[in-house]
Amino acid sequence: MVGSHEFLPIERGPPRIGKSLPALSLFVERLALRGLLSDDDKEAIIALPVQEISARANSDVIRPAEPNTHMYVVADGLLARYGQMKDGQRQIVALHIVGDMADPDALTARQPSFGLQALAPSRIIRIPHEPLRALVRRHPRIGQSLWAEGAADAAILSHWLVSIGGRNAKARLAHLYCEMAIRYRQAGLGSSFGFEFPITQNHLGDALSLSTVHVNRTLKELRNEGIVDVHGGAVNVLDWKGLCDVAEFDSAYLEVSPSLIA
Amino acid sequence: MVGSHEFLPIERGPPRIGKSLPALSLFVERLALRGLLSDDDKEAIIALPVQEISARANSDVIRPAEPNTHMYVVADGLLARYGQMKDGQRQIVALHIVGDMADPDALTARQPSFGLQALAPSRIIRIPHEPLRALVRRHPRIGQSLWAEGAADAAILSHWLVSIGGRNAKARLAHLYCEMAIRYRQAGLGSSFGFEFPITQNHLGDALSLSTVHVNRTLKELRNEGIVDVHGGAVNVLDWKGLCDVAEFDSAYLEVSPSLIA
DNA sequence: CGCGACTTTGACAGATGTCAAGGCTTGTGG
DNA sequence: CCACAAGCCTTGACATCTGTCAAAGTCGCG
Repeated sequence: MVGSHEFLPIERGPPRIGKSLPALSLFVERLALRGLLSDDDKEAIIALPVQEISARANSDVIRPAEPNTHMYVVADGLLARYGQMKDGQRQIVALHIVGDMADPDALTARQPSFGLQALAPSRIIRIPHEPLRALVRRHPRIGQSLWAEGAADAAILSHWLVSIGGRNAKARLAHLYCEMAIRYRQAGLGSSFGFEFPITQNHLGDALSLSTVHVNRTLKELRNEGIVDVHGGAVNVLDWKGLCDVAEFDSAYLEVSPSLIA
Repeated sequence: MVGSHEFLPIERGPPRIGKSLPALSLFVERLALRGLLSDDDKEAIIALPVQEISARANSDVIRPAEPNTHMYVVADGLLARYGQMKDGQRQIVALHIVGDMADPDALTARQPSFGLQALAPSRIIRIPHEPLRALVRRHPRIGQSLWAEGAADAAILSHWLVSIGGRNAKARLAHLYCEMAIRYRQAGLGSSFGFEFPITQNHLGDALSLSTVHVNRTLKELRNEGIVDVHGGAVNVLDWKGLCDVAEFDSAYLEVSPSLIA
């Protein structure tokens, strides 16, 4: 399925230093979840040069195959990392919500990463790779937190692969809803009863490897069975256990483990 | 598709110290590829307590959902990391060849990882997590190498997701052959003309999310078109460019980048 | 109030799965 | 060295899930 797609200029605010950006504290909080950070570590992060940008729905923050020089942290909205075939077919490989780092692995790779697109109006902070790498050199614990963040991202990726490879349309959709419910809850937004999830059926198809039409049919099934009810960018979970059963969902892979290394 | 599956006891050699194991040098070499390691770093790795084990074809080294306490490095053979549904359907999420670390992310996660199965007779070295974590604490550069290794693994994972999500059977199979050709070449085994790849059509199906029958049909197509010729666990690439075209293959994601951090 | 984007539905098509059977290879034991 | 067994490969017929196409309905925003 070919998603609609624009290359919009990104609206960039003026560069600002870290202290002025409450959004940067999101980054600190996230890293602190993944490993022990000293006050010194945290201050060093806050001192990073960052920029906040806004992206409209359906605009690309990083185009596919474009070399990428920044790390992105979602301050608000919903972003997708995706690959694309020549015929325009896309596959979303990750969804990033508030607090997530988009493509944490990019720091260690020289190769262009995947495209990064805003699926809903979003605000993103942007940190150049170089100062971040320098920071890691001086503060190994920050590196370990970034490593753990990358590993958590990879765990989700593995489960997407299992889902797309092994589940039918209904179970796949259910599994994604289960995962996002937990992740939104962890981000302090929503619960197992419901959450805001501003994604179109078209983009859901790109994530689940289903056509838009089939997403719609499958959604209808889940609705008719009284399991979930979706409208206006919000997911209402009517039967959490039923949803988990359909999905064969086990949330263990999403649990944030306290640091094992530092 | 449900693969045949056994839970065989693993044949374990007596514990031996690092120095006696040439296989451990594989681990050092791999990490040195990913980041700068000092002699001191390298000696510390060599001093790790390790064990070498053998696994028969179709035997599990780690069972799915079993907590895992060791890191594995493939010394010889072919291993698969996989997830499994209740109905027995499995999805291989990674193939590991000589020199690969199976599940580099396990170090930072407390959750049980995926199952790990030998697809062909294999030898594997086994390093307990705890001493490895302690090593990382004292040698941050080793941690950075492990991080980079995990990121490389995740890059492959992302491309598998794109492949399974976005390509048809023929392109999927071709893409896997392209990837494995490069990876075997990097490991010093084989080339774009051919390589040993001891995997059954059944397991290929588990990796590509195709039925065994369809793998067979698709293989026949590639053979009839004079692109590849597979028998006896060896892949002969007759038309590398043709193979890459069918797969829309771009090897960039497999390139080993010299350390960006240290 | 009208346009564009998104959702919903039906009819039909195509890729891939399932089932079943037979042939081939390889390793092992007599 | 032969014969058997087990696993693996190959093929055909048929079933099913999901995709494609086309059109109408709905919603939100300028």
